[in-house]
Amino acid sequence: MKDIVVNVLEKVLSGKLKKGEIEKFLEVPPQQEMGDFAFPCFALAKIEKKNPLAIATDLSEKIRKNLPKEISGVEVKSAYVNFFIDKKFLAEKVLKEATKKGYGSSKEGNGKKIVIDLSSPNIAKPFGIGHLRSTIIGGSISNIASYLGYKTVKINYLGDWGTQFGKLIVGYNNWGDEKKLKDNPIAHLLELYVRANDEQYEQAARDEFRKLEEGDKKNLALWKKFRDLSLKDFNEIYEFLGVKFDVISGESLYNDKMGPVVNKLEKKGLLKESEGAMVVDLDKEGLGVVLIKKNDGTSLYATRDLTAAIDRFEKYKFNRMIYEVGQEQKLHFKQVFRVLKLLGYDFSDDCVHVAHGLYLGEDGKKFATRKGKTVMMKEVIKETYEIAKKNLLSREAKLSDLDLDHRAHSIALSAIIYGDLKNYRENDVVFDIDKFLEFEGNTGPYLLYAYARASSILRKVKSKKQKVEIFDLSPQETALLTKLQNFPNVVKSAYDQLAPNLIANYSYELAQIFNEFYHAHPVIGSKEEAFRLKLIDAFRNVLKTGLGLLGIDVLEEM
RNA sequence: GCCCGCGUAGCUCAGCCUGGAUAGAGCACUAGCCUUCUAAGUUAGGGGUCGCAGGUUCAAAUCCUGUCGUGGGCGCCA
Repeated sequence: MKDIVVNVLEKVLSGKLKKGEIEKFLEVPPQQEMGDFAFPCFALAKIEKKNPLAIATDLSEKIRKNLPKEISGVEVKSAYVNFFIDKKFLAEKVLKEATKKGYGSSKEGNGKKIVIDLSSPNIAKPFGIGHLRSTIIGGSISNIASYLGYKTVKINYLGDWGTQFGKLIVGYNNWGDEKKLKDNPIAHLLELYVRANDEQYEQAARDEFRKLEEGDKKNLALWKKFRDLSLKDFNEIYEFLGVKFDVISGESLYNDKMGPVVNKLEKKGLLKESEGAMVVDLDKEGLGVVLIKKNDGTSLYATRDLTAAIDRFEKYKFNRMIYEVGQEQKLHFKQVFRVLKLLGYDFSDDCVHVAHGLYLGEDGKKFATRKGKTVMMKEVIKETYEIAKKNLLSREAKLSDLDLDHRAHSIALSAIIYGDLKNYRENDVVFDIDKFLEFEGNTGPYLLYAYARASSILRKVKSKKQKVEIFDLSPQETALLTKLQNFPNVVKSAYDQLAPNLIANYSYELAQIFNEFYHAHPVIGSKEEAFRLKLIDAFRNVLKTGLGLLGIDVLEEM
């Protein structure tokens, strides 16, 4: 579509601008009345030292003489040449392409592998809102990459090692309660952690962690117990979200594999002693100091991440590795990537930290688990599900329990996933539970509803085989076609920018346009029935695909 | 103190990468639309000096500099 316009312009400009430049300048006008494409003449005016309006007028006249059949007209408006694509041509093209399965997919990633580190909650702590973001965003990025042909490996890298386990063990040894642990493991573990997270237990905690790292049987058994209980709890959330991982790993995996890495750092002369600890000094590069070993010899976060990165590269030979982790860890990843590079691992150039912003409390500040201040994701999910169920029942639908559960689940899921993904991932968001419970307006359920209504029309059609005839298009029909046409570009941008919100925003706009169409035109029984049915079919296909890339399942009825 | 974000309508956010035509949504508020394909919908309306000040440009919410406000990070947490 765009190339038709570019070609005409290239011909008419006779070498004044290169093809790539023309393509770069060409834009989509803000209003439908301004056509489908617009070429601004300011840049050309500068080169030619002429009045831009005169250039636009001159250009448009030349174009009219060379008008291809796919373009129905050109107009000049304030130094822009506006192109109008022939509506019939547009309709035929879009209906043909957008109804296909796999519309917008590509082969650009064929033969390439991407490792994605996502979710990665900490054991013995509640699954927080931050991990939810990582799970949702990482999952969506993985979907998008797969759609473009990349092979993806999703790794859930659990925070299952570190000094916090020393604290937990101290807490358990002092105040552990088996009954509480059985009834509500996460809550009790959190309680123990918060209680032991006090200066007076600092040394005891570090001792217990050192024992754990040295392989103390009793501590190891406790650690395993905490890990199993937590994982069981997390799995309920993953099941609800419909997220599956290719690998469930964790920092503990590298407990006995860090030696070689530390040795290599030493051999390269990167390691130095500082205040009793071993560090890599990146201060000169403005990246501060990376702690490799504490003064008691135990490992740290960075040590384990370095080891894990090397291990993953050897195992997967990835073309790219994405860490979907909160933005507060920006410095940490910069440090890790830099140290890898210094060690001679060039794959560090293919590692990227896809940061997400923080969810802030009502006070505008970060939630801190350390102070026991957190949002329990499980509760939020549960509540959203219950509200969805209540709403369904109030609409006097006679549903079987199975159907009710299925619909409530999809609706709640869409509210939660879309509620997160509609925001640009790197910006902070104020957490408000009501946002997830809101089903009207710019929300997931709005999208599902538009889809369900479209499906409903198709379901009610009796005779389906009519020849598609295209009459004059209404503004709503044109808008829908134009929007559908743009889907492949959106998918591509979403991947290039690793920004699923582009697909979320697009889906919302698409649903809005559909709703306008729905209200403006009767479908069944109209003389345009065949065309409109096909248009609805295309809409359903695109919306379903887009939502699928976000991780949302559609409902045929709701 | 140093480093990195953010500041757009009463509230919550898009738009900024890649500068262009009257700055968009949702919520809330006001007034309409269900004897026709699902009203979780739709139509219309009020509401903005895009934090502030400079700069670059034919053109700045968008790029650059400064400044104020705010959040995050900065050696023995992850």
